[in-house]
Amino acid sequence: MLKLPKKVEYAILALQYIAEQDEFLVSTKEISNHLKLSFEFLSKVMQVLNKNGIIQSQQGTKGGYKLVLQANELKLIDVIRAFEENINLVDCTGENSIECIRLDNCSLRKPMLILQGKIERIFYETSIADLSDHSKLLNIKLEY
Amino acid sequence: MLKLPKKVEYAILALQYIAEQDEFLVSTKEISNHLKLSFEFLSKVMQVLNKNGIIQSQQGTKGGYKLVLQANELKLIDVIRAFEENINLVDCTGENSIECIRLDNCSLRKPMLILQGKIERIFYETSIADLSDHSKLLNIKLEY
DNA sequence: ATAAATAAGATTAAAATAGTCCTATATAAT
DNA sequence: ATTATATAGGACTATTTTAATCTTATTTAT
Repeated sequence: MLKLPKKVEYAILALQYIAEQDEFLVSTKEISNHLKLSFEFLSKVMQVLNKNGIIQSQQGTKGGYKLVLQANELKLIDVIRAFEENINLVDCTGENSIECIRLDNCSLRKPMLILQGKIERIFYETSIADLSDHSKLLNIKLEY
Repeated sequence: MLKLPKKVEYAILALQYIAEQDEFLVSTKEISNHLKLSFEFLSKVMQVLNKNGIIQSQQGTKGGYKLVLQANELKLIDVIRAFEENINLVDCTGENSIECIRLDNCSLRKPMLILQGKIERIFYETSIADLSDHSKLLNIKLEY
């Protein structure tokens, strides 16, 4: 429940890895070898990240990926949004809300929008670099 | 992604409904009729809530369920925990973490534990009653 | 007894997630 | 030019989770 999909987990791990390297470009093969992730699956993940401006690709021999933003500017919410427009705790906050029978006098829609806004904020406040800095992570102040 | 399962959605709706009624006991049939939820599925949900001390059941004719705590004391985290021990953003924060290859030098485990703690806190700060009180919902201060 | 309610096990259906396979395209090095 | 190595992307399959249903048993007020 409320689990991040593997594709997001792989994305975060890969972005962390790229950030740690000195190389100009890091290949999918290198990442999958080091982190023991399926090359095929990770390839798909990298393509999504590339299409959504999180990383930039260079094709061909000696090709690979590099970060577009620095690790401390790259927020988890950006990574999540590369795969899905918004976090939707319940269906009636998303696009298929037309199907919701309760819509209009739905007692869930508004409060869930507020709660998911708070969750999104947590991911907005956290950068890829922060993940390696636990003290910083714990000190972030969230005020609503 | 990060969607609450339907069983939790049904649970919240049902608990809200029970809280609104004057009756001593509210039956699954009444709830499913009013909220247009599958009777069978909702029955299962009610059984889980009963087993986990969120509601109390009375069997037989005129039977039904009542809240154990008042709506303003019943927190969303309790409802979620009735269905699953903890929120686990990634596998390596849960019980099946033994399977995780990266464990021990996992760059995800600790930060994800912190993040899911923050998410749990949001659900801890929110009661069933709060869901109907948007101004209150928005004013909750979360400090870390 | 009967009717109306919860309890619970077993099964099935549907949807989302995860993973693979295959082919095309780009590019640096030889 | 050719080759080796990389990304790009479509199609497909497998697995897991979620959702729903079916059936039978038990409880209890009338």
